[in-house]
Amino acid sequence: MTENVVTRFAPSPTGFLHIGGARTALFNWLFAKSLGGKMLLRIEDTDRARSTEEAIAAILDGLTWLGLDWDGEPIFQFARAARHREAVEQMLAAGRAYRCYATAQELEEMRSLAQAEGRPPRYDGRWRDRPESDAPTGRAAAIRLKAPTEGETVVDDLVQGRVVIPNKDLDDLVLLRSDGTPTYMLAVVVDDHDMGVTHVIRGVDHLTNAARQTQIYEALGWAVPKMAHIPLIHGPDGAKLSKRHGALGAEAYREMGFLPAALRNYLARLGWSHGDDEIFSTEQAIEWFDIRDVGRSAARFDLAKLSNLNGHYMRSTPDDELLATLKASLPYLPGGPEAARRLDETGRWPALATALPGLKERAKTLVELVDGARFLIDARPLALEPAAEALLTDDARALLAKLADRLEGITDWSASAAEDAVRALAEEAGVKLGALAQPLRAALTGRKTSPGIFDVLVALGREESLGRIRDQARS
RNA sequence: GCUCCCUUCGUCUAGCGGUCUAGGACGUCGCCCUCUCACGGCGAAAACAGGGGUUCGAGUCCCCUAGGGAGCGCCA
Repeated sequence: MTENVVTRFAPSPTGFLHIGGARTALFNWLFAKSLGGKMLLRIEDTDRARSTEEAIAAILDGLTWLGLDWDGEPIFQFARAARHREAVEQMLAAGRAYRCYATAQELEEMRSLAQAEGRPPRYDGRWRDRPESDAPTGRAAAIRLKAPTEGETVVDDLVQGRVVIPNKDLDDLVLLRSDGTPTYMLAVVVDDHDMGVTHVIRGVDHLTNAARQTQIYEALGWAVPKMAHIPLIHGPDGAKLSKRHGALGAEAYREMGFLPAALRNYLARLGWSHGDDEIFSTEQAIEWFDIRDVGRSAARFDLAKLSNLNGHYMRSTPDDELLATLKASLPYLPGGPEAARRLDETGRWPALATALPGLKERAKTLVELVDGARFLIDARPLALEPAAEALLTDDARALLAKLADRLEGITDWSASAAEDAVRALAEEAGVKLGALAQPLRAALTGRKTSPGIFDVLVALGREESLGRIRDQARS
């Protein structure tokens, strides 16, 4: 296709893989796949205080669950500190960086002064041209980039277009802290370069960083990779996504019973489009994906649409496959482990398989699927929901008694045989089918709603069905 | 405050100067199907932020205003 495309997803392991990060990863992944390239993974763990092993595990787990794989082993940024320092030496030698001895207090004063004068807070370059002989003894220096003070820095962005930032608004950023550790800004540039990254795809919150990093690339004499800054995801209220909305980790979506394929589809469609196509496979997304079709405005996260999409994916998943997915997901779903245990005990897994077609049509998530299967999981005597209780009037219970007798006589326990029996009884009793079907549903499932009642009869089986009906019948 | 970005139905979006009396999807409402709930089918309400230009012609190009967002650390 083109040259060897290399993208990277570079999360900092200070928390879970949130939904915005997941989408960034997805776009990097789709972009790389669509061009036959690679997506690398880099863990930006230079913030030693906030980086944790758990976060690293959560991110890898989240990506894996979402079905987003990366090429090669993850690269840990902190481990490359020596190489980062090496790059700084190069800039120092070339006169593109300098030692700065300003204290934290001085910096603070600079900021407040700038603020008071209505200027953007930034470093004033006081050590930029001072001779090394002025260096105070016994104080370690930070190394700053000698950034251009005039002109402008241009970021030719694949999504944002040509973004021009006046250099006077960009100050001499710190490359190496006074304790000798590299800053994020430096590390990103060196790592992307060394990793052979050709396309940097990340959130727009990094747009200004792109300009700063461009200056570092130039100071190092390296080619700047192509950039694509994608818009952020907002909450339903248009504000920054918070935990209240959906800024949750990928694992939270797993716990809510969403399918990875559905989430991928939803996330891809958020900010990117291929005409009017709404539902498409990952293969299609790879085929269609073009970074130029990514919009520039932030999109709001809509759980209702995700749910709808997930429902679609559940319905179109073959039963055996969905059952396997459900089984594998049960440990993560609320009440899932308990449900699995009960199904094991009662041996009703086959019953669940039988009921699945009717169940999946009524569920938007795996959680709802489990809830719908409640009647298969619960044991006799069934607890009745109030609405179900209300359906079981004296007349209804009397009818159920007769029905039990009729059903007893059925030799081949099938949906059609059961339907014949129920319809015949309703007709003889002079009531509408619903007048009999609804009490039957209440007796069989303890609820007012369920899959088709004849299917329920079949899933439950003859013995259990008759037992449940007799439990509620009265003559 | 300064810099940059954004603005089509409630939401995600199509639209790349005329084919737009603005299309699709989710959501909402109604009808049909029907043993319930769903699914499915049919239908309805619903948007070019405002104002100036450019042009024979603007949702599409330019400017201004308003609103929203992001960034301005020896955090990442």
